[in-house]
Amino acid sequence: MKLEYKLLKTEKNTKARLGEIRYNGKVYETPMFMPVGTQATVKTLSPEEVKACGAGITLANTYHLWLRPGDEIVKKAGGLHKFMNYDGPILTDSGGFQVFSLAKPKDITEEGVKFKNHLNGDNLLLTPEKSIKIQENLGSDIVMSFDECIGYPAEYDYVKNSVERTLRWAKRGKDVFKGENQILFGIVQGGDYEDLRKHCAIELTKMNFDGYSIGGTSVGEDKPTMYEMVEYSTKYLPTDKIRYLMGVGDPIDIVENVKRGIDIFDCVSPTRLARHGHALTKYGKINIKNAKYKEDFTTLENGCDCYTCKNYTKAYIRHLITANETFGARLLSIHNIRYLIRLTEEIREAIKNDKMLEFREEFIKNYYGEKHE
RNA sequence: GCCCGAUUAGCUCAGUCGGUAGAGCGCACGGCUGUUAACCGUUAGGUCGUAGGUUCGAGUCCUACAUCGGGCG
Repeated sequence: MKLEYKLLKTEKNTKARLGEIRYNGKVYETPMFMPVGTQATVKTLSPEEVKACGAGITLANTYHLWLRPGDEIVKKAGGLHKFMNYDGPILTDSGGFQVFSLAKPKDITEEGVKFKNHLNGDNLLLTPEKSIKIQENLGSDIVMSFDECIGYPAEYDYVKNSVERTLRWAKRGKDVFKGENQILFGIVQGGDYEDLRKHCAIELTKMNFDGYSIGGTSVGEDKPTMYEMVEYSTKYLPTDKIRYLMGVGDPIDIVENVKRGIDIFDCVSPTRLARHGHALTKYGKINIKNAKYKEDFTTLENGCDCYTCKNYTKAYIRHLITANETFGARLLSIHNIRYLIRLTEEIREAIKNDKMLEFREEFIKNYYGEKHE
Protein backbone atom coordinates (compact mmCIF):
# COMPACT_ATOMS: atom_id res chain seq x y z
CA MET A 1 0.00 0.00 0.00
CA LYS A 2 2.38 2.62 -1.25
CA LEU A 3 1.28 6.19 -1.00
CA GLU A 4 0.40 7.77 -4.35
CA TYR A 5 0.23 11.42 -5.31
CA LYS A 6 -1.67 12.97 -8.18
CA LEU A 7 -1.70 16.61 -9.24
CA LEU A 8 -5.30 17.67 -9.89
CA LYS A 9 -4.96 21.28 -10.98
CA THR A 10 -2.83 24.39 -10.85
CA GLU A 11 -4.52 27.59 -9.85
CA LYS A 12 -5.15 30.05 -12.65
CA ASN A 13 -3.28 33.08 -11.33
CA THR A 14 -0.51 31.55 -9.21
CA LYS A 15 1.56 28.38 -8.98
CA ALA A 16 -0.70 27.00 -6.24
CA ARG A 17 -1.53 23.36 -6.76
CA LEU A 18 -4.42 21.12 -5.77
CA GLY A 19 -3.53 17.48 -5.45
CA GLU A 20 -4.55 14.22 -3.84
CA ILE A 21 -2.79 11.52 -1.92
CA ARG A 22 -4.16 8.00 -2.01
CA TYR A 23 -3.24 5.83 0.89
CA ASN A 24 -4.74 2.72 2.37
CA GLY A 25 -8.09 3.21 0.71
CA LYS A 26 -8.36 6.83 1.74
CA VAL A 27 -7.91 10.03 -0.22
CA TYR A 28 -6.26 13.10 1.27
CA GLU A 29 -6.10 16.45 -0.45
CA THR A 30 -3.14 18.79 -0.76
CA PRO A 31 -2.04 21.45 0.12
CA MET A 32 -1.81 19.82 3.50
CA PHE A 33 -0.39 20.65 6.91
CA MET A 34 1.26 17.73 8.72
CA PRO A 35 1.47 17.79 12.54
CA VAL A 36 4.84 16.79 13.95
CA GLY A 37 5.16 13.87 16.34
CA THR A 38 8.92 13.66 16.74
CA GLN A 39 8.97 10.89 19.33
CA ALA A 40 6.11 8.93 17.78
CA THR A 41 3.53 11.17 19.41
CA VAL A 42 2.13 14.56 18.60
CA LYS A 43 2.98 16.09 21.95
CA THR A 44 0.09 15.96 24.45
CA LEU A 45 -2.43 14.51 21.94
CA SER A 46 -3.85 11.07 21.27
CA PRO A 47 -4.00 9.84 17.65
CA GLU A 48 -7.78 10.18 17.84
CA GLU A 49 -7.43 13.84 18.74
CA VAL A 50 -4.94 14.40 15.93
CA LYS A 51 -7.31 12.82 13.45
CA ALA A 52 -10.25 14.79 14.82
CA CYS A 53 -8.30 17.90 13.82
CA GLY A 54 -8.48 16.66 10.25
CA ALA A 55 -4.87 15.53 10.04
CA GLY A 56 -3.68 13.28 7.23
CA ILE A 57 0.05 12.66 7.28
CA THR A 58 1.93 13.01 10.56
CA LEU A 59 5.67 13.11 11.14
CA ALA A 60 8.04 11.14 13.28
CA ASN A 61 11.79 11.46 13.60
CA THR A 62 14.51 9.03 12.62
CA TYR A 63 17.12 10.45 14.96
CA HIS A 64 14.97 10.46 18.08
CA LEU A 65 13.48 7.01 17.53
CA TRP A 66 16.83 5.53 16.60
CA LEU A 67 18.21 6.61 19.98
CA ARG A 68 15.08 5.80 21.92
CA PRO A 69 13.45 3.32 21.97
CA GLY A 70 15.55 2.08 19.02
CA ASP A 71 14.33 1.33 15.50
CA GLU A 72 14.64 -2.42 16.07
CA ILE A 73 12.11 -2.20 18.89
CA VAL A 74 9.69 -0.26 16.73
CA LYS A 75 10.15 -2.91 14.07
CA LYS A 76 9.42 -5.66 16.59
CA ALA A 77 6.31 -3.75 17.66
CA GLY A 78 5.08 -4.12 14.09
CA GLY A 79 6.20 -0.73 12.79
CA LEU A 80 5.34 2.85 13.67
CA HIS A 81 1.67 2.62 12.71
CA LYS A 82 1.04 -0.16 15.20
CA PHE A 83 3.47 1.17 17.77
CA MET A 84 1.85 4.61 17.98
CA ASN A 85 -1.62 3.54 16.89
CA TYR A 86 -1.85 5.84 13.88
CA ASP A 87 -3.35 4.44 10.69
CA GLY A 88 -2.87 7.54 8.55
CA PRO A 89 0.28 8.11 6.48
CA ILE A 90 3.49 8.68 8.42
CA LEU A 91 6.50 10.60 7.18
CA THR A 92 9.86 10.24 8.87
CA ASP A 93 12.50 12.91 8.77
CA SER A 94 15.99 11.59 8.09
CA GLY A 95 17.89 13.01 11.03
CA GLY A 96 19.51 15.64 8.83
CA PHE A 97 17.89 18.47 10.72
CA GLN A 98 19.05 17.11 14.09
CA VAL A 99 22.61 17.19 12.83
CA PHE A 100 22.05 20.87 12.18
CA SER A 101 20.12 21.70 15.33
CA LEU A 102 21.54 19.62 18.13
CA ALA A 103 24.83 18.06 17.15
CA LYS A 104 27.20 20.60 18.59
CA PRO A 105 30.62 19.15 17.90
CA LYS A 106 29.54 18.02 14.45
CA ASP A 107 32.02 16.35 12.25
CA ILE A 108 30.65 16.10 8.75
CA THR A 109 32.60 13.82 6.47
CA GLU A 110 31.89 12.16 3.17
CA GLU A 111 30.83 9.04 5.03
CA GLY A 112 28.25 10.74 7.22
CA VAL A 113 28.01 12.78 10.40
CA LYS A 114 29.71 12.00 13.67
CA PHE A 115 28.12 13.53 16.72
CA LYS A 116 27.30 13.01 20.34
CA ASN A 117 24.03 11.44 21.37
CA HIS A 118 22.21 14.22 23.22
CA LEU A 119 20.83 11.74 25.75
CA ASN A 120 24.07 10.27 27.08
CA GLY A 121 26.98 11.73 25.12
CA ASP A 122 27.81 8.54 23.19
CA ASN A 123 29.66 9.11 19.95
CA LEU A 124 27.47 8.20 17.02
CA LEU A 125 27.74 8.05 13.26
CA LEU A 126 24.72 8.60 11.06
CA THR A 127 25.12 7.91 7.35
CA PRO A 128 22.72 8.08 4.40
CA GLU A 129 22.50 4.29 4.31
CA LYS A 130 21.95 4.04 8.06
CA SER A 131 19.19 6.67 7.94
CA ILE A 132 17.34 4.75 5.23
CA LYS A 133 17.75 1.48 7.13
CA ILE A 134 16.36 3.03 10.30
CA GLN A 135 13.39 4.47 8.42
CA GLU A 136 12.72 1.07 6.87
CA ASN A 137 12.70 -0.46 10.32
CA LEU A 138 10.38 2.27 11.56
CA GLY A 139 8.04 1.44 8.71
CA SER A 140 7.01 4.96 7.78
CA ASP A 141 5.29 5.62 4.46
CA ILE A 142 7.39 8.54 3.31
CA VAL A 143 11.14 8.36 3.81
CA MET A 144 13.47 11.36 3.69
CA SER A 145 16.96 11.32 2.23
CA PHE A 146 19.74 12.15 4.65
CA ASP A 147 20.83 15.71 3.93
CA GLU A 148 22.84 18.49 5.47
CA CYS A 149 20.63 21.37 6.56
CA ILE A 150 22.71 24.51 6.23
CA GLY A 151 22.20 27.55 8.41
CA TYR A 152 21.74 31.08 7.16
CA PRO A 153 23.68 32.99 6.11
CA ALA A 154 26.29 30.62 4.67
CA GLU A 155 29.28 31.18 2.41
CA TYR A 156 28.78 30.26 -1.23
CA ASP A 157 31.71 27.85 -1.32
CA TYR A 158 30.51 26.04 1.77
CA VAL A 159 26.98 25.71 0.42
CA LYS A 160 28.29 24.53 -2.96
CA ASN A 161 30.37 21.75 -1.39
CA SER A 162 27.54 20.85 0.95
CA VAL A 163 25.01 20.60 -1.88
CA GLU A 164 27.33 18.30 -3.83
CA ARG A 165 27.67 16.10 -0.78
CA THR A 166 23.92 16.12 -0.12
CA LEU A 167 23.44 14.99 -3.72
CA ARG A 168 25.93 12.15 -3.28
CA TRP A 169 24.18 11.21 -0.02
CA ALA A 170 20.80 11.25 -1.79
CA LYS A 171 22.17 8.87 -4.41
CA ARG A 172 23.67 6.56 -1.79
CA GLY A 173 20.40 6.48 0.11
CA LYS A 174 18.40 5.79 -3.00
CA ASP A 175 20.75 2.96 -3.97
CA VAL A 176 20.03 1.06 -0.76
CA PHE A 177 16.34 2.00 -0.49
CA LYS A 178 14.16 -1.06 -1.07
CA GLY A 179 10.90 0.81 -1.59
CA GLU A 180 8.67 -2.12 -0.85
CA ASN A 181 5.95 -0.23 0.96
CA GLN A 182 7.58 3.15 1.17
CA ILE A 183 8.34 6.10 -1.04
CA LEU A 184 11.50 8.21 -0.90
CA PHE A 185 11.99 11.97 -1.18
CA GLY A 186 15.11 13.88 -2.20
CA ILE A 187 15.86 17.16 -0.45
CA VAL A 188 16.77 20.36 -2.26
CA GLN A 189 19.39 22.46 -0.49
CA GLY A 190 21.47 25.37 -1.73
CA GLY A 191 20.94 28.18 0.73
CA ASP A 192 19.74 31.35 -0.94
CA TYR A 193 21.85 30.85 -4.06
CA GLU A 194 19.68 30.31 -7.10
CA ASP A 195 22.28 28.45 -9.17
CA LEU A 196 22.88 25.98 -6.31
CA ARG A 197 19.17 25.42 -5.67
CA LYS A 198 18.68 24.93 -9.41
CA HIS A 199 21.57 22.52 -9.68
CA CYS A 200 20.38 20.53 -6.67
CA ALA A 201 16.78 20.34 -7.92
CA ILE A 202 17.82 19.26 -11.41
CA GLU A 203 20.26 16.62 -10.20
CA LEU A 204 17.73 15.19 -7.73
CA THR A 205 15.10 15.11 -10.47
CA LYS A 206 17.46 13.06 -12.62
CA MET A 207 17.58 10.48 -9.81
CA ASN A 208 13.79 10.25 -10.05
CA PHE A 209 12.61 10.44 -6.47
CA ASP A 210 8.98 9.86 -5.51
CA GLY A 211 8.71 13.38 -4.17
CA TYR A 212 10.87 16.39 -3.44
CA SER A 213 11.48 18.31 -0.26
CA ILE A 214 12.83 21.78 0.09
CA GLY A 215 15.12 22.07 3.07
CA GLY A 216 17.36 24.70 4.55
CA THR A 217 14.57 27.20 5.11
CA SER A 218 13.30 28.59 8.41
CA VAL A 219 16.86 28.60 9.72
CA GLY A 220 17.10 32.31 10.48
CA GLU A 221 16.53 33.97 7.10
CA ASP A 222 13.90 36.66 6.60
CA LYS A 223 10.64 35.89 4.87
CA PRO A 224 11.43 37.34 1.43
CA THR A 225 14.63 35.28 1.40
CA MET A 226 12.73 32.14 2.35
CA TYR A 227 10.24 32.73 -0.46
CA GLU A 228 13.13 33.17 -2.90
CA MET A 229 14.70 29.92 -1.75
CA VAL A 230 11.39 28.19 -2.44
CA GLU A 231 11.02 29.79 -5.86
CA TYR A 232 14.60 28.88 -6.79
CA SER A 233 13.74 25.28 -5.94
CA THR A 234 10.20 24.67 -7.19
CA LYS A 235 11.02 26.27 -10.51
CA TYR A 236 13.23 23.30 -11.41
CA LEU A 237 11.21 20.46 -9.93
CA PRO A 238 8.91 18.20 -11.92
CA THR A 239 5.25 19.19 -11.71
CA ASP A 240 3.85 15.69 -11.34
CA LYS A 241 5.62 14.96 -8.04
CA ILE A 242 4.67 16.16 -4.59
CA ARG A 243 6.65 19.05 -3.08
CA TYR A 244 7.29 19.32 0.61
CA LEU A 245 8.55 22.47 2.32
CA MET A 246 10.25 21.21 5.43
CA GLY A 247 9.68 22.81 8.82
CA VAL A 248 7.52 25.65 7.65
CA GLY A 249 4.32 26.34 9.46
CA ASP A 250 3.90 30.03 10.17
CA PRO A 251 0.40 30.68 8.79
CA ILE A 252 1.55 33.42 6.46
CA ASP A 253 4.42 31.23 5.20
CA ILE A 254 1.97 28.47 4.34
CA VAL A 255 -0.15 30.83 2.29
CA GLU A 256 2.85 32.40 0.56
CA ASN A 257 4.47 29.09 -0.26
CA VAL A 258 1.33 27.35 -1.49
CA LYS A 259 1.19 30.27 -3.89
CA ARG A 260 4.72 29.33 -4.97
CA GLY A 261 3.84 25.70 -5.64
CA ILE A 262 4.29 23.82 -2.34
CA ASP A 263 1.97 20.89 -1.54
CA ILE A 264 2.77 19.80 1.99
CA PHE A 265 4.14 21.46 5.12
CA ASP A 266 5.11 20.38 8.59
CA CYS A 267 5.96 22.39 11.64
CA VAL A 268 6.36 22.03 15.39
CA SER A 269 4.94 25.49 15.95
CA PRO A 270 1.27 24.67 16.58
CA THR A 271 2.13 22.28 19.39
CA ARG A 272 5.10 24.20 20.74
CA LEU A 273 3.24 27.50 20.71
CA ALA A 274 0.43 25.71 22.50
CA ARG A 275 2.66 24.45 25.28
CA HIS A 276 4.03 27.95 25.60
CA GLY A 277 0.55 29.42 25.90
CA HIS A 278 -0.16 30.84 22.46
CA ALA A 279 -3.11 30.38 20.12
CA LEU A 280 -3.22 31.00 16.39
CA THR A 281 -6.27 32.89 15.21
CA LYS A 282 -7.60 34.49 12.08
CA TYR A 283 -6.57 37.84 13.55
CA GLY A 284 -3.06 36.86 14.53
CA LYS A 285 -1.35 34.99 17.33
CA ILE A 286 -2.57 35.59 20.86
CA ASN A 287 -0.81 34.98 24.16
CA ILE A 288 -3.41 33.37 26.38
CA LYS A 289 -1.35 34.22 29.48
CA ASN A 290 -2.03 37.93 29.00
CA ALA A 291 -3.98 39.43 31.90
CA LYS A 292 -6.67 40.71 29.55
CA TYR A 293 -7.97 37.14 29.10
CA LYS A 294 -8.48 36.57 32.82
CA GLU A 295 -12.20 37.24 32.55
CA ASP A 296 -12.63 36.60 28.84
CA PHE A 297 -15.36 33.97 28.57
CA THR A 298 -15.31 33.87 24.76
CA THR A 299 -13.64 31.14 22.72
CA LEU A 300 -10.11 31.35 21.30
CA GLU A 301 -11.36 32.11 17.82
CA ASN A 302 -14.84 33.09 16.85
CA GLY A 303 -16.26 30.54 14.39
CA CYS A 304 -13.57 27.90 14.94
CA ASP A 305 -14.91 24.35 14.70
CA CYS A 306 -12.29 22.66 16.88
CA TYR A 307 -13.04 20.68 20.01
CA THR A 308 -11.45 23.37 22.18
CA CYS A 309 -13.48 26.22 20.76
CA LYS A 310 -16.65 24.17 20.93
CA ASN A 311 -16.26 23.64 24.65
CA TYR A 312 -13.87 26.01 26.41
CA THR A 313 -13.25 29.70 27.01
CA LYS A 314 -10.11 31.80 26.97
CA ALA A 315 -10.46 32.41 30.71
CA TYR A 316 -10.48 28.66 31.42
CA ILE A 317 -7.54 27.91 29.12
CA ARG A 318 -5.61 30.85 30.61
CA HIS A 319 -6.25 29.41 34.04
CA LEU A 320 -4.95 25.98 32.98
CA ILE A 321 -1.82 27.36 31.34
CA THR A 322 -1.13 29.67 34.28
CA ALA A 323 -1.59 26.76 36.68
CA ASN A 324 0.74 24.66 34.53
CA GLU A 325 -1.94 22.06 33.88
CA THR A 326 -1.24 19.86 30.86
CA PHE A 327 -4.85 19.96 29.76
CA GLY A 328 -4.27 23.59 28.79
CA ALA A 329 -1.44 22.57 26.46
CA ARG A 330 -3.70 19.90 24.98
CA LEU A 331 -6.58 22.28 24.35
CA LEU A 332 -4.27 24.82 22.70
CA SER A 333 -2.53 22.11 20.65
CA ILE A 334 -5.86 20.89 19.36
CA HIS A 335 -6.89 24.40 18.42
CA ASN A 336 -3.59 25.32 16.76
CA ILE A 337 -3.39 22.12 14.72
CA ARG A 338 -7.00 22.46 13.67
CA TYR A 339 -6.29 26.11 12.80
CA LEU A 340 -3.49 25.21 10.38
CA ILE A 341 -5.42 22.32 8.88
CA ARG A 342 -8.48 24.51 8.46
CA LEU A 343 -6.23 27.10 6.81
CA THR A 344 -5.16 24.50 4.23
CA GLU A 345 -8.81 23.52 3.71
CA GLU A 346 -9.64 27.12 2.93
CA ILE A 347 -6.63 27.37 0.67
CA ARG A 348 -7.77 24.30 -1.28
CA GLU A 349 -11.17 25.87 -1.69
CA ALA A 350 -9.51 29.02 -3.01
CA ILE A 351 -7.45 26.99 -5.49
CA LYS A 352 -10.55 25.16 -6.69
CA ASN A 353 -12.20 28.51 -7.32
CA ASP A 354 -9.07 30.15 -8.76
CA LYS A 355 -9.17 32.72 -5.95
CA MET A 356 -5.72 32.25 -4.46
CA LEU A 357 -4.70 35.91 -4.81
CA GLU A 358 -7.93 37.14 -3.24
CA PHE A 359 -7.59 34.60 -0.46
CA ARG A 360 -4.03 35.70 0.28
CA GLU A 361 -4.96 39.36 0.38
CA GLU A 362 -7.88 38.74 2.72
CA PHE A 363 -5.79 36.47 4.92
CA ILE A 364 -2.99 39.01 5.33
CA LYS A 365 -5.45 41.80 6.01
CA ASN A 366 -6.95 39.83 8.86
CA TYR A 367 -3.78 38.28 10.25
CA TYR A 368 -1.72 41.44 10.33
CA GLY A 369 -4.55 43.95 10.51
CA GLU A 370 -6.17 45.49 13.52
CA LYS A 371 -6.61 42.96 16.24
CA HIS A 372 -10.21 41.86 16.78
CA GLU A 373 -10.32 40.46 20.26
C1' G B 1 8.94 38.59 84.14
C1' C B 2 13.80 36.90 82.10
C1' C B 3 16.71 34.82 77.98
C1' C B 4 17.48 33.58 72.71
C1' G B 5 16.29 34.12 67.51
C1' A B 6 13.86 36.53 63.48
C1' U B 7 12.08 41.15 60.87
C1' U B 8 15.46 43.01 53.48
C1' A B 9 10.84 42.95 46.60
C1' G B 10 3.96 40.25 46.41
C1' C B 11 6.19 35.25 48.68
C1' U B 12 10.66 32.39 50.49
C1' C B 13 15.27 34.05 51.50
C1' A B 14 20.90 35.72 50.37
C1' G B 15 23.71 40.02 51.70
C1' U B 16 31.49 38.96 53.13
C1' C B 17 35.84 43.18 56.91
C1' G B 18 30.58 48.80 57.80
C1' G B 19 31.19 51.60 51.47
C1' U B 20 23.25 53.65 50.02
C1' A B 21 20.88 46.03 48.07
C1' G B 22 20.55 40.58 45.12
C1' A B 23 18.40 35.57 43.85
C1' G B 24 14.50 32.06 43.10
C1' C B 25 9.42 31.95 42.62
C1' G B 26 5.18 35.05 41.53
C1' C B 27 3.28 39.36 38.54
C1' A B 28 3.45 41.85 33.64
C1' C B 29 5.11 41.45 28.64
C1' G B 30 7.83 39.22 24.55
C1' G B 31 10.14 35.22 21.55
C1' C B 32 9.53 30.31 19.40
C1' U B 33 9.26 27.50 11.80
C1' G B 34 12.18 19.18 9.13
C1' U B 35 11.11 19.67 18.67
C1' U B 36 17.73 18.55 23.23
C1' A B 37 11.99 23.57 23.98
C1' A B 38 5.10 22.30 29.54
C1' C B 39 11.04 26.26 27.13
C1' C B 40 13.84 30.80 26.77
C1' G B 41 14.16 36.05 27.43
C1' U B 42 12.85 41.13 29.15
C1' U B 43 10.59 44.79 32.43
C1' A B 44 8.42 46.42 36.87
C1' G B 45 8.71 46.02 42.04
C1' G B 46 12.63 47.74 48.19
C1' U B 47 12.67 54.80 53.18
C1' C B 48 16.31 46.98 54.53
C1' G B 49 10.11 46.54 61.26
C1' U B 50 10.06 51.69 64.02
C1' A B 51 12.77 55.58 66.66
C1' G B 52 17.40 57.10 68.18
C1' G B 53 22.91 56.57 68.60
C1' U B 54 28.21 55.54 66.96
C1' U B 55 30.73 56.61 62.24
C1' C B 56 33.13 60.45 56.78
C1' G B 57 29.62 56.46 55.69
C1' A B 58 24.93 51.61 58.79
C1' G B 59 20.85 46.29 55.81
C1' U B 60 25.50 45.28 58.61
C1' C B 61 27.72 47.91 65.10
C1' C B 62 24.98 49.91 69.86
C1' U B 63 20.19 51.25 72.63
C1' A B 64 14.98 51.29 73.15
C1' C B 65 10.40 49.90 71.31
C1' A B 66 6.99 46.89 68.11
C1' U B 67 5.55 42.28 65.90
C1' C B 68 6.36 37.02 65.26
C1' G B 69 8.62 32.37 66.92
C1' G B 70 11.13 29.44 70.68
C1' G B 71 13.01 28.49 75.72
C1' C B 72 13.02 29.24 81.19
C1' G B 73 10.01 30.61 85.15
